[in-house]
Amino acid sequence: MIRNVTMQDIADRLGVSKVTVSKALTNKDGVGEELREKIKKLAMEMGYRYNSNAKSVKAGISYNIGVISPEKFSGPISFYMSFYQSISKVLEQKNYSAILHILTSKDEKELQLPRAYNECKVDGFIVLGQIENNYIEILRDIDIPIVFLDFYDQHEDIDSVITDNFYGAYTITNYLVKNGHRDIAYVGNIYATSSIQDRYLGYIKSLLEHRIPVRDDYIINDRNDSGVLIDAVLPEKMPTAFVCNCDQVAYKLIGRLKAEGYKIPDDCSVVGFDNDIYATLCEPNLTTIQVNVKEMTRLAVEIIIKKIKKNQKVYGRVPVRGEIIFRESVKPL
Amino acid sequence: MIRNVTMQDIADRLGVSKVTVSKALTNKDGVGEELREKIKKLAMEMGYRYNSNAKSVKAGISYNIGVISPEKFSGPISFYMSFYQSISKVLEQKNYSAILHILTSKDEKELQLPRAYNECKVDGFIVLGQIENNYIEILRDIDIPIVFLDFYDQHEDIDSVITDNFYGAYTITNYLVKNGHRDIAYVGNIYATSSIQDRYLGYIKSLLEHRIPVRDDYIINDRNDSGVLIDAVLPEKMPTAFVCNCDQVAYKLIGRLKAEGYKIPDDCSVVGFDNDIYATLCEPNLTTIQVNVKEMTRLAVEIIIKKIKKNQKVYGRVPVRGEIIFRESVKPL
DNA sequence: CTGAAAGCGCTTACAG
DNA sequence: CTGAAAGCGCTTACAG
Repeated sequence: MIRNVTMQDIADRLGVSKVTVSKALTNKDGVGEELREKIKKLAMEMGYRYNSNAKSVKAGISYNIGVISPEKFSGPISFYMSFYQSISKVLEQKNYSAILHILTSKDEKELQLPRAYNECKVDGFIVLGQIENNYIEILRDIDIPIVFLDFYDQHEDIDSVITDNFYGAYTITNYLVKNGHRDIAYVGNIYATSSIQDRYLGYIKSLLEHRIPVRDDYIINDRNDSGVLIDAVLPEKMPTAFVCNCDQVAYKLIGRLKAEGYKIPDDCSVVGFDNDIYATLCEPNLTTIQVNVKEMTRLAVEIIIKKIKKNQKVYGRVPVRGEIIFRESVKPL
Repeated sequence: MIRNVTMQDIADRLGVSKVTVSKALTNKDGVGEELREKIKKLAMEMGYRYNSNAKSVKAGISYNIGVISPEKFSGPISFYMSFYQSISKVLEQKNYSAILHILTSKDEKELQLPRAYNECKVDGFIVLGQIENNYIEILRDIDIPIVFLDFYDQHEDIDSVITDNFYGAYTITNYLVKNGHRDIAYVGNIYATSSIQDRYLGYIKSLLEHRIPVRDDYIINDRNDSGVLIDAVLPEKMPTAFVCNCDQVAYKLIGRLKAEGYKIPDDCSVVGFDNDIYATLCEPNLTTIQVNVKEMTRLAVEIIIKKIKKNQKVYGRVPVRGEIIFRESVKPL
């Protein structure tokens, strides 16, 4: 491979200094317009490529952001990959690049920091998906900016961008009430994750606001404590609507209800959360809450870049509201 | 943020030169064992992080690989994201990092090269998913190594790692024949993509080998030329088995067959390809071909790194065989 | 085994 | 508007 052309090469050909070339190519003051154009034109012709590594050495900034995502959330249908893609696009617009670091369970246990950190390859980290507490601790001790995406933890000083689970479940339950439902069950293990818990609380708030009594037998478990989905135990007195903590569980529930002879939504309405592939695989298609991936990543990127630029403000937990996607799984009573 | 500690800082504290520190930390010859250990220990204590940017400037190597994936293949359930994750993991082991570049349709049309290239941020590109011919042309003209992953094109001089579609369809059709099937249809628009076409040819080879006549009405179209799935036209005389070009189409077909009163696999056997989410969403679960993502990415990475190290050999098309995943959608006759 | 010198490609003051 | 000098943090010869 031939040596790349450098600013010096351009300078030599034009009989000017590399300082002038640098100014011209990076659009800084201190070059005549005419000369600038001449330099840019020649750079093109010579196939010049800017060496961002050289800049990084001087500036101490790599213009890369690391995205740490725990291995356990990876896989071909990983919800988080759409986040990552979105991050990559948004960073691109800001002239940053995204380096994905899949955190293996081993490294997570052994508190091994990403190589990208040890080699100064990134200026900050976006952590995509819940990681273990000990790992959070070592990330906090590190001297580069961090933002959590789609989860948070009790430390007030760590910034995070999250889905407004509470509000989402609240609005979709309100929607059911508005459609005449009063016997509404919630499907989800309310101790399993903070998402499920927060969604549950949004559901409860809606019931409270509408003076609908909360029934214990309407809180239906969907998974064991290891997160493995289990068959739901349906209540004796069937509700007219189910608020499921996610689309996959709604999908599963509908299969079950159909098998028992219920027509959806004629006999029971069902709503989900996430608007993922299960929402449209379902027959009927699910009314659900769409997580606003675009807005969430936009915010996460904005925050991390501000922090890199030494804006040491604490943003805390930033909730992003999703929106209801109306489909065919709800029947007005 | 405080200035990072450098090799010079360590050298000063120990009263040695930074050259010695460099040798010690990068495990090169030319330092006494004792001194080396002392240096390493102090580096740890001082929280030293190696600055790979500085090395990159000297070496002219970034230790980053760009992964170009066309926007049209992105999305939350993108098959390609599992490839990307795997690439990221494999590169990690080789001390490289992966930078994802989602190629927008606009940039693809306008032949805009990735910024990572223009800024010397990557040493090579893995192209993940079919891109337009004109774009292939400009990538060829570039002076950095390129490998195509999961597709190929007519240029013999471009290396690519692909699924052995032909062989996969051949083996799964053989499996049907071995189970007593002779009336076997193929479902797929054989002009739509080279994958569908190659899988079709594997199916044909199996029929030929077993002296089973090829029937025109057993080639069933599944999509229009824009790739939008359409309802299949079932042949007058129903086959006993269907080889579908992908799991999604198998999933769709099974829904259709069930709706018409057929029992699967009792009345008809159905097989798919890909082993993606549709394979297990299906009732019954699909017998299908699993693409060997791990092996494919391992090879792609191996090839690109060899090429970066100036090993200018041409590898050409490297096919990787998948394996049959046996499930419940096939009945022996 | 150890290190002074020069260099990678760029940028940042500063002087003219 | 233009550029000589010094520097970013490392490595590569080479000399001792």
